[in-house]
Amino acid sequence: MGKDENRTDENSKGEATVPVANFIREIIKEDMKSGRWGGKVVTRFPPEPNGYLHIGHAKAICIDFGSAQEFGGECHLRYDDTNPAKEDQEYIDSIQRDVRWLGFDWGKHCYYASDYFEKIHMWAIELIKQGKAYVDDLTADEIRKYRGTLTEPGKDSPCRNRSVEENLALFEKMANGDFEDGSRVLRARIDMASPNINLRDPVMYRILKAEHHRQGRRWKIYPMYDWAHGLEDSIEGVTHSLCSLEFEDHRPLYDWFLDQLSVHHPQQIEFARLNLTFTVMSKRKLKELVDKNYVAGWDDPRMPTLSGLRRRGFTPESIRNFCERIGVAKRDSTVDYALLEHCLREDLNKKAKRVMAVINPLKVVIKNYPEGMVEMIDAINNPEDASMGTRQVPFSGVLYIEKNDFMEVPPKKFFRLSPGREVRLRYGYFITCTDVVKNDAGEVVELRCTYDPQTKGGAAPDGRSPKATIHWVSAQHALDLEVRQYDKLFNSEAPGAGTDGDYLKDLNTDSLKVLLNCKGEPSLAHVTPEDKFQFERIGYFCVDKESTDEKTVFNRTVSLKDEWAKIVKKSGA
RNA sequence: UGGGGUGUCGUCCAAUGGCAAGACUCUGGAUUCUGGCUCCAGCUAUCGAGGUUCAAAUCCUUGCACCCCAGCCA
Repeated sequence: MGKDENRTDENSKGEATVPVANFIREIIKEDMKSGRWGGKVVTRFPPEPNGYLHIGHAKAICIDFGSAQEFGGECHLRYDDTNPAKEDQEYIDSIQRDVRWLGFDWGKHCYYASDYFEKIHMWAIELIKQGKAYVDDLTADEIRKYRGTLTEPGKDSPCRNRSVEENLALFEKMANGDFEDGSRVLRARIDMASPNINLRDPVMYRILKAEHHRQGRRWKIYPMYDWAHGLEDSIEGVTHSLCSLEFEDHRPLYDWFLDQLSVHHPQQIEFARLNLTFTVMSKRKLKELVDKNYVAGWDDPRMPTLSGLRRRGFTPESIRNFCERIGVAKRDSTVDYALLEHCLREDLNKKAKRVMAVINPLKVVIKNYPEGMVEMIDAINNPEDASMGTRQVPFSGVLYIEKNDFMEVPPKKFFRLSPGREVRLRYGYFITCTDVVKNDAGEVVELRCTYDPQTKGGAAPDGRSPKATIHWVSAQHALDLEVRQYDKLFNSEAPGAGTDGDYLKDLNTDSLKVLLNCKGEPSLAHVTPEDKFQFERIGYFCVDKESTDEKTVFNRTVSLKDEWAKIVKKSGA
């Protein structure tokens, strides 16, 4: 497969992409060559089930699962459920659904950190016996004070030199639930003067008499991340423990615990997490958007959550391709949202069935079209993919066209319909606008046109060709649709950057426009949620789960690129 | 003023002492029954200052900027 070749780039459109070089691939490649792990690659994706996965997690998932896949290894899905206070079954389910939807398979390797609690507990006792862990009676507040600061060393706790026997006895009582929540902790005995604060006797266990979603009330103490994570990796035989940059400082601790216990010792490798323009990525902020009803839930189509993107109409392929293209490195960066949109359009262009729908209808009466006549016209389902075939669309003397495809006083470069001008109706006839009907308010409410019967199918015998082709829907056959036009959730490239951190001030109050009177061609009759279409000349749309029998609801996934909009913007503003 | 990281086009990201790639964005053009797609062309980059070398993004010295760390969160 040539996958061990050091190829750079080469992202030819559409086809499978060749991996971009990155430092993690390099490391694994080297390890494979040297036989460091016996030719095996084992990675893991270790989410804490305390929230929904978002596009940032998608990057991690692609790296974790992708690395294993690429080198013929395995990737474990492991719930890092060491804090029952925050975790919930709902999140476990959503995480599985999202990882699977993204296109990854953990096979039989779905694990829970909580399944290792027994083992981890034994190891803690071993560490105590080695004199490398102790029970501390200090309060949380005192521990903080004793820890020192970034520039000053910490102080030893008075409990630091307890005997092994006493520590063992106390720890057993902790585990038995004999002490109150928060009254004692087990700490590693490392170095209170370390310049790395993580090494100043980190807490290994805290007392927490909470109900665990899998363990019930069995445990009264729960291990901390730093203590548990390396052991979880070790138990599973992980070779490359990939995580984000903020854990770089924790690596010495990761290594220390595993070294003390002389167990299998994976290599922790850190990479930069994903930032995207025009969005926020922290769980806290996303939760706030949900809780304060700025959006309609975790799967609101404006959310960067995987469930939100799915509902918005993103394809897993487009997200995977995006994750490959952004690369993997160690520097903080913010990827242009336009790249995500590009990957989306690229994928949808290949796959989405074309269909005609009018989002802001304007009635058109074709005066010389025979009364009551209906013709069926062939239309191509996808010009990018002939195998998707054709369909028939009804044509009649009363149609809807898009309001903005007509201008009474056309500016320069406006090629669409205006009084006296001829345009082509997609797959249909050429029509010429003869009259404009207005209401009392002076608004255009109807157009009278004539058609040229010679131009059926879109070609004229005399070879003339209008500058514009517009889409349409036959009025008597039209389906009523609701269209939800979603836009960016934030106005600012970096929400909160210019508002003293108050990202809510950068919310785009126009991020959702609901259009209730849209018209669609009859082929849109039987659709199911997540079905994706291109509404010709407008954009990509997908069926929302809130569709009813009476009315199908479409979410605008992303608009088509729009040259005309650019021209307007340039001359207008 | 502790420790750990990172600085390459506007934005991502390559280069492993040997001609600074590619993608996205943007600009111009060709084509087109979608102002879509496609195609062609163009734009702009090695944080600064010294040094080593025939040759430096890469090595050395030094400075600067930015990110992370003082949870009984992960």
